[in-house]
Amino acid sequence: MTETADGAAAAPTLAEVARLAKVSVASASRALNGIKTQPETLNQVLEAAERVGYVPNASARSLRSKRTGQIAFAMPDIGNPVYTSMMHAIQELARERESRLVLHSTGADAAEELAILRDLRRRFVDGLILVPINVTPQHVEELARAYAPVVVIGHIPATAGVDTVEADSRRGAGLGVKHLHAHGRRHIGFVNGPVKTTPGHARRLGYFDGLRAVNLKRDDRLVEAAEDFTLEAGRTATLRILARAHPDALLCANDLLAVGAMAALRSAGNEIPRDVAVVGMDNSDLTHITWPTLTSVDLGSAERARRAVELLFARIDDPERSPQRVHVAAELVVRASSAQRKVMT
Amino acid sequence: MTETADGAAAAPTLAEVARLAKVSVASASRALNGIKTQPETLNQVLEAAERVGYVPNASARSLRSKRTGQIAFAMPDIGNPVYTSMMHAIQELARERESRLVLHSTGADAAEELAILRDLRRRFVDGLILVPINVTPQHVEELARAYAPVVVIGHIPATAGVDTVEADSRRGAGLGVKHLHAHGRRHIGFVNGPVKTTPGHARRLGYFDGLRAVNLKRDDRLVEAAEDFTLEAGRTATLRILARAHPDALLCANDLLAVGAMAALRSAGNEIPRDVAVVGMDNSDLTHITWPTLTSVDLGSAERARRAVELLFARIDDPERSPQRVHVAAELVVRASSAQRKVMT
DNA sequence: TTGTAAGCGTTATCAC
DNA sequence: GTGATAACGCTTACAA
Repeated sequence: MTETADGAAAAPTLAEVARLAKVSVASASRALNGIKTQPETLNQVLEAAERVGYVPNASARSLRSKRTGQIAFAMPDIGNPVYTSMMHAIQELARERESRLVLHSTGADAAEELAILRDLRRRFVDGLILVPINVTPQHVEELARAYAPVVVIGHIPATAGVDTVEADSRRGAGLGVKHLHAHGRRHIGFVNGPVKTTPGHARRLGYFDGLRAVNLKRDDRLVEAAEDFTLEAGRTATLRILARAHPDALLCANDLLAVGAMAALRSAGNEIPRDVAVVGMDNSDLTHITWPTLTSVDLGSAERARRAVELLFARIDDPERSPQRVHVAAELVVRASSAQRKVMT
Repeated sequence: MTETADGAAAAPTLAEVARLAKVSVASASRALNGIKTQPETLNQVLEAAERVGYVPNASARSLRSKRTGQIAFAMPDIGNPVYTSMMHAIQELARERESRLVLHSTGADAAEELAILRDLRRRFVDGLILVPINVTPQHVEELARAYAPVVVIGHIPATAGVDTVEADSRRGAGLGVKHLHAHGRRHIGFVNGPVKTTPGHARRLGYFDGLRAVNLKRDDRLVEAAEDFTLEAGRTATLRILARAHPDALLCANDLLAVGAMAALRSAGNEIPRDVAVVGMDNSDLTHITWPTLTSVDLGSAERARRAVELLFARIDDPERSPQRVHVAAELVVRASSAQRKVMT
């Protein structure tokens, strides 16, 4: 093993391995890639590779094979634990497939998302998992002509022609309302995120679905849209509701909003869940961290991420397969923040 | 722009651009890379590139130029918000430098960390920022011979010969103890992480420093090491303390442990901070999410990450510079979980 | 099975 | 300044 001045080993090439094993580079390549080789030469190659500590050069390999061994994950906000859990799931499956994970945080900026789609032409990844926050016609267009396979986590028109994994967040929001009603709440408010976003839109519909299902009248004073899906936005949106109405329960469009809502409720002198029950959405790790622990609608974030990875690799392996739309069910996870108020008989 | 069957545009190469601009590939390359070119040919090239939507192939470029435009970040646990905030900071600075971020979660596994160091020989990144959880002699050895520049966030022997960014967590832990003492607490317990880890070791020393500084006697019944730096481990470790002692305050070696401690304290009937005050470390986003909000020692996680990126790029630009050791100061951020108990006069 | 050789798409080194 | 041309390190036809 040759040494450079600073003690770092110089990277041996396949040619060196071949020379040491007294075979051609082609044979060396085949041997190392598990292509049928005479046991004897196989051993020689393996041994030589071992001796010099051979490791294939990623750039050279991908230039030739047109596979980078990398996939990308682009999501709106690293600070939101939902995306962290998706990232976690993706990273694990990617590792199993010997793929590296390239991370992009888009800051919920549509232009940024489009830039990433266009950047695929650099061919630095084999595919992309994208979580768009709101979808423009341009998205659809760029997706349709995307250079590498893309899987979208979220709702997107079928004309985009890409695989998608969707949560049933509309039904999920309905579950939250029904749960609160069943536990004796009759003035159920809704702290939404921006209505223009895909999840904001769907969850709003689900909230109204839920009200209808339990025969509660819609009261717009109980509904507020936060500026984004963050804690602070949830806090101020909740304060706006409290300034004009008296909810005995709040459904929040995600867990971060719910945490903000809890802070606002308490600062207004409410005890949770005695005075106001709170239900979040996403069932993220935050649910264990709040006090009381947070009831939340599980939208299967890790599951969606896993399905997305599977779809992505399937499409990488077979670009011709027809686009799939996978749905992941929503499920309510009850914790302390929505405890029973009075017994229903 | 030629179209393939499925509507995706075929990636145009530099040769095509050159042909359209009626210049050589060499000139085209120079023009696009901002190397001195006659204005006329420059325009022709730029125009041709624009017309076909030329984008350079990342693999080809890195194979030739030996720069990948990627850096890697390897940390123990995606689930810990400290690392999320580091990731966030790194991603932003990397983007400014037009570098992509490759993510590795090591699961606090030393073997995994070593594997990543060796993997650098694949040359898929220009450098690595590593957060090791505990450092073996093998780490030092592998770091010394690492193929690409590595910056370590954490403490590591100088013989490793790499740039490091260190938090002053020993002093930070001391700050926590002094704060609690100043607010009237006299039975200050310590929920540590594993003592074998670098942070676990340093924070333990800092805790004892703090006790000495305020003339409190060391009481080992008040000290417990959790199995790892997680919420659940913090909860059970705290329960062990409560089974044998009556602390009126707990310093916790990170925020996740503190959240676990709060849960344990409450399940044992304690009110926070009235009965027991709690101080965490890291000053992560969790501090805003707990109730009451969590006093925490800020160890400058984002700042450390930024410094690490700067060091990394500086070394990539000049591999010969001598290794730097950067220190980031600790600072206490007081919130509700450690409110004044009695007035000291 | 194995070796020869042709690229993959760039950038860098030359002469001109 | 520009144009041939030689790498970069690897995979993969194609021949042998």
